[in-house]
Amino acid sequence: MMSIRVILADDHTIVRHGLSKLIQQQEDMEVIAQAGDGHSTIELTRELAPDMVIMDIGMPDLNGIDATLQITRDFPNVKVIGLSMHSGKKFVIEMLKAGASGYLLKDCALEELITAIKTVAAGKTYLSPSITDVVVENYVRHSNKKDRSAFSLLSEREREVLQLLAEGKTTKQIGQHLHISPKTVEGHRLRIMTKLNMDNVAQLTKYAIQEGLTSPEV
Amino acid sequence: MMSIRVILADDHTIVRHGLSKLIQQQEDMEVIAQAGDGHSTIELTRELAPDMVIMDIGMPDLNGIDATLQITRDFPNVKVIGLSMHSGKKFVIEMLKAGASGYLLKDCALEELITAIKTVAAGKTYLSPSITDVVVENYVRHSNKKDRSAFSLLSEREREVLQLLAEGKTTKQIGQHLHISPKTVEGHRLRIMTKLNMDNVAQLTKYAIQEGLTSPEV
DNA sequence: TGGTAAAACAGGGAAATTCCTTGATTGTGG
DNA sequence: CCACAATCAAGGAATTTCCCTGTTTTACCA
Repeated sequence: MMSIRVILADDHTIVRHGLSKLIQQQEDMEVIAQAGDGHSTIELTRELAPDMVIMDIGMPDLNGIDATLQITRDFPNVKVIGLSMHSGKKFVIEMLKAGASGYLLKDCALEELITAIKTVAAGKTYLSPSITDVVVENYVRHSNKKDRSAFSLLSEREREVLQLLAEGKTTKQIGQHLHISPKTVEGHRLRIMTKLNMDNVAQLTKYAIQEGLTSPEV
Repeated sequence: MMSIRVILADDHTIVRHGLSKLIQQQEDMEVIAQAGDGHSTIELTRELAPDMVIMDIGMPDLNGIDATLQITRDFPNVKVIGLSMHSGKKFVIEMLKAGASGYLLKDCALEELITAIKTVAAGKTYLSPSITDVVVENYVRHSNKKDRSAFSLLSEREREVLQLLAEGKTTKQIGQHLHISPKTVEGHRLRIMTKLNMDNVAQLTKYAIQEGLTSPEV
């Protein structure tokens, strides 16, 4: 039997190493690469065509949800399992909407990770038991309220710009980073502020923290 | 040679399992227990008298800093290594003040953890290279008195201005609010940024959140 | 399938803000 | 008494924001 080829994405090196060791122990699984941010995860996925990506949500540069969005769109054969310390409904829902086939909390047991990988590899969906009810609840009252979440209100590019802004980058730096004109970045920022009804970076930063696009650590 | 007996404390089960596997692989180290919060870490330490505790900072119930404080006070023979995703100076300093013999970032390499354990077991102190400079800098400026917290680094007025900035107010609004010239507010902001070695509002906002001067709620 | 909307891109130019320097005043500690 | 930090503030250069306009592409839908 072919072993399941996995890419690990988490911004904490030692967490990656630990998970890698756990997975490597299974004889039918194999960690073929590790990444510490969203963009390199996508790059590695393109190069290596893994069977699965284990994706942390909180990552610098490009968050796990948008990275998942791109991967599931560009490489439909690659499965993604979300791994996060947040049990927040928002993150679960958005991760699944982005195309993830599973969602685990970091405080789950070891066996759960293995089960999740096997389940997802078999083409099914795996959710941590502790969050299943959240998803069900959400399904029941299917988005009838107006959604203030960044993932319904903002476009992918806008979220990317917002995240970089909240990481303390200037308009110019963001432009260089994304290979677009600073003027375009300005346009994005303006649009973001209009949509969110905010008018300064402090508010945007707090919003980005609330939405999990960045962390309060400087 | 006796193997080093270690207790692992981290609120994420799967992270603990991973670290455990990594450490277990060393023939001269042994994970004798794991804990998911501060109180049980202390309890286990009392019962098992380990050589060392690897302590996460962010834990429910009782945080890693206060747990370290109690352990190093009640069991002076037990060494503690702080393990955190925060590179925030505040946490490093507080952890060391609490009596920790080492501090690692979660995004460090695997070898670093092993090196740290060996170093600390040998009675020395280990710090992640990436945070050493922070500590040194802190040491230079009166190590056992002053820290990098907003309450020792900034003046009262500066904290006031910082808070208002982080609440999304403009320089002009702050001036009106405090009955001083906007130019003076500018001066304060500049001074704050210099002191904190930051150069944009996003960073300031995050810092203010960390210091409890404002909350992430917009 | 043509029409509308949204997203992404980017330039021009006036207005506003930031950055830096300088300096007065006051209180505090060695 | 002197040095130093804190608070206040202005001038002017440099930079950024804000608003408007416009092109291109994609997406949707009637």
